[in-house]
Amino acid sequence: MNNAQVAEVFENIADLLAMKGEQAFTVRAYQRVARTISHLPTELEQMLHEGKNLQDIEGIGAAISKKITELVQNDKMPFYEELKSEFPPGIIDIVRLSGVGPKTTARLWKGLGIETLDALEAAAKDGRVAAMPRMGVKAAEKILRGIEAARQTSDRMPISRAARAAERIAASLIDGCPGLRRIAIAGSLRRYEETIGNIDLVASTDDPSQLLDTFEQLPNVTERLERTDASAAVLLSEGIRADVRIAGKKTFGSAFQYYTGSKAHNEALIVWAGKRGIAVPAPDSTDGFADEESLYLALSLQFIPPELRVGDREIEAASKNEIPTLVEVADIKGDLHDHTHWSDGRDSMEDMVKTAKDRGLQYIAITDHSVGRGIANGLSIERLAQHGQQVREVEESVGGIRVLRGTEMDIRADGSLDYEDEVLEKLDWVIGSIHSAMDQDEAKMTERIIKAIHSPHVDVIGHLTTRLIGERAPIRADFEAIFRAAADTGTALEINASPERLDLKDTHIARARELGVPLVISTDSHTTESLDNTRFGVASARRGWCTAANILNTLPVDDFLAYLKLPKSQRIKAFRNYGR
DNA sequence: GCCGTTTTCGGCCCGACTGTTTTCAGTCG
Repeated sequence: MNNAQVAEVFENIADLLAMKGEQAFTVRAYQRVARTISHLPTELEQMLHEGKNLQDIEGIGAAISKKITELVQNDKMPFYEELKSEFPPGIIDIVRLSGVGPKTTARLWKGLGIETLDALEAAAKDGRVAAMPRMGVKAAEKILRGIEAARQTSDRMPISRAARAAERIAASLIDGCPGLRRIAIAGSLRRYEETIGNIDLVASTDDPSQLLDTFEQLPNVTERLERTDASAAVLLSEGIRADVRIAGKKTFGSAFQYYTGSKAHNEALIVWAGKRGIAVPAPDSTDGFADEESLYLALSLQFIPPELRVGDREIEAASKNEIPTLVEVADIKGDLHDHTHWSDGRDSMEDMVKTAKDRGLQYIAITDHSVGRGIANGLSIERLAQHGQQVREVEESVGGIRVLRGTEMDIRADGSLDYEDEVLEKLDWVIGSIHSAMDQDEAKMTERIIKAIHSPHVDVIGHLTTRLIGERAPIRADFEAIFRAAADTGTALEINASPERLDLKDTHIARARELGVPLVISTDSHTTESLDNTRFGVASARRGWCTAANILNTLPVDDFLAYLKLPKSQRIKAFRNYGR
């Protein structure tokens, strides 16, 4: 069992214990462990294999260490099985709804006998929920919105989890198959869709049966679904299907292109070719292409990057040579949203800065939470001053990278800011973010954000919609008005690269780009490893047809610092003038 | 349940916000 799965079990335990009315501190201990595990750099299975003592990990004591060991080694934990049996199986789906916690779930269950999402939906619609004490029409509406959001992604997996699973498979196959020549992740993962229906792999090998056997025997395979001479499909313990297809060495490109999709793109490609009397070779035919570039060239098309293959306007653009040179990971010169253990990050400021430097970045902004995030150990004004002092010291001691004094500051419910102007003007980089009252109505939320945008000190709005893919619905707001306000005031908008968020999303990015809003791709890292997430944000930007010129933090350090010296009112003009 | 003792109990980041109340419970991060 892998860390993500173990973490999920501990989250479930916390929720079930809370519903039982267990002490809040006990519940919190389990929640903390779940969070710690999901951020561990090493697999627990490996740690146990190497004889590491789990109690060395903060927050894990004798009891939880034993429970983890049972779970990882036997896939079962008696305590958890026992606890689960006290509740109806569907109850976890209810407690996970946004706006519904353990107390409400327990009341719904005991008061109305509600055990499933379907039953809850019915009760919310027929007024039974609203009639309960301390509930009302708004509470019922909120529950219905939560159910809708949960259903939208139920049969697909957030890209963050699917990407981890796919990369593990590819690594295991490379390790276990000496005959393997090439393996690549295709499908919706390669196109960086935000949710993934199944994992597609394309391989070229000297020994097909060895590859397919190894694939079917991977430790996280729970079921074998299909098998032919050139393909296999399995169900993974992560709850997602994985397909591997073997391509001919000389026709790898055709197979890679075909299995990358999207379906709509491939269909449009066939239509386009058909009109010109050309045929697109089938993925397994002997007249296929060795690489994708040749395939598109043969159709008189510019190469179409996978992120653009949605079956919309990309083929026509490629035929006119109008596919721009999209932004790449290597274009990103700085990360502008990073947490350290000063607030809720896991790692020290020094480790974060060193890692950023190792990744080749020229600058990084340390943006710990503001005072309003009490639970995230947000910085008081006094601590913020010390924080700024340490930024200077770390910049000096690490050397070779500029470190900006920053904050991720709460935009309060009324649009006011968590720090006063006198505090903000001393900082190099100010992110304004929504972390509370995410359920406001559209007008109120729009006004709130635009108010923050008009602050002379807010450089960028972080993760604008606050969504968590498959978990939390986005805020309701007039995004067109927000984008226009951002462009008018010279406020940047963040493309949060955390794969749980991808916020802004592709369509928002495209519209903000059209309006000339400066965009920033940042990882929102809470650990050193997540500094590698830049690629997810870059992919979102590519899906929004962005070039490096559309992204502010592609600026080299000197240009970027000069840009920050400008008052916000002059920034849009400067941004356009870079015209790279 | 964890942790750190001034070791075997007592403390453990908590404040904003909403919808429901008419003083606060529940949720969120």
